[in-house]
Amino acid sequence: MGGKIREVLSECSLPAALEAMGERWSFMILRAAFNGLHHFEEFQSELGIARNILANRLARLVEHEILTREAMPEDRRKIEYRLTEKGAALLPTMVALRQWGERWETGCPATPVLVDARDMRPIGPIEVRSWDGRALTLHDLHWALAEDLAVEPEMRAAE
Amino acid sequence: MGGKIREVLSECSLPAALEAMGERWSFMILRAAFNGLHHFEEFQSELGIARNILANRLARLVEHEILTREAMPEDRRKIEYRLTEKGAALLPTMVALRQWGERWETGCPATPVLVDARDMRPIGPIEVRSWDGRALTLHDLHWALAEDLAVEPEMRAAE
DNA sequence: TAGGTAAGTCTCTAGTTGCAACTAAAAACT
DNA sequence: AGTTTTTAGTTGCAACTAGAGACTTACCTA
Repeated sequence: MGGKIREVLSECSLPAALEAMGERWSFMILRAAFNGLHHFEEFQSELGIARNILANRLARLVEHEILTREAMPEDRRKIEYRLTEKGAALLPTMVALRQWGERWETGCPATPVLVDARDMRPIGPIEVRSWDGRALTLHDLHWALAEDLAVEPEMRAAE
Repeated sequence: MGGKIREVLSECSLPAALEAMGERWSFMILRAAFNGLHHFEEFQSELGIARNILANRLARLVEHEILTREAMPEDRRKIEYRLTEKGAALLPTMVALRQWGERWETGCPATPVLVDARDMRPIGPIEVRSWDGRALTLHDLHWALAEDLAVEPEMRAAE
């Protein structure tokens, strides 16, 4: 069984995700975008990244449809970079990585804090959960081949 | 306010997390470790990574206490790499990234599938949630400075 | 039209990646 | 005991990538 698992490891979607987001500055640029930065010079002065690398990474993120690139109508020198739906979908990943850094590297809550706008209270920890919302640890989990699944997930979800 | 946010962006723990996990192969090695690989040659043949890079990355992960490195007692050539608690804590991040890749890059569920061992059903999507478990989207969120928080979170949590 | 600004591009240096061949040490065979 | 195999690396070298900073191009403002 362990052998079978090993044979199919390379079919995982992780390499595909890393193709888009695996470069050194990609997550930092993405976080800046989440924080409301939209222009080249903003990213550059905020992150302190070399201009050529920034240009290259922005182009790459646009190519992967994580950001859109659009010239502003009132000043056509200005290019606005905006998160797409696909880019916004990286929020849980980014928050998970940030929370891990807080807990295990810096040891203290990062600024700015991400809060629920409704009550201005900090969000909870990102966790792996079962289909019905129970939090799961590594010990509760199994790596299964498609043919070993208990049921078709969509059928049960519709119950 | 947006200006103030910008000034403190660099204090985020994301750079610290990326220091440990930002290298090209780090997540792939980590995923292999989550899948039960423990030895140099296993990582090498599974991932197809160059030997010098693998040696360097493993050393780096050990240095950051994400993996432990220990010679096996019955065959002291064999070095066993194992996830630490800190390493295991990267599971939500890795799963989030993988799920994103499934949804937005490959378009199909990856093999092997991560399931709840209790019922062998696939885990749910990784989401950002409020302190009391409501799922939040980007529109429900705010980036707040520490001084803008509604209450001390521990005090409310104890209610 | 002069001057400034936004978003790059170019150049050159320094560091990183990857392949292949080599080494070191422990175990296994003969 | 000596040779071979296995495991986990290291070394040397070519190709690629990152980084600092000057330069360019298009556009806006006075």
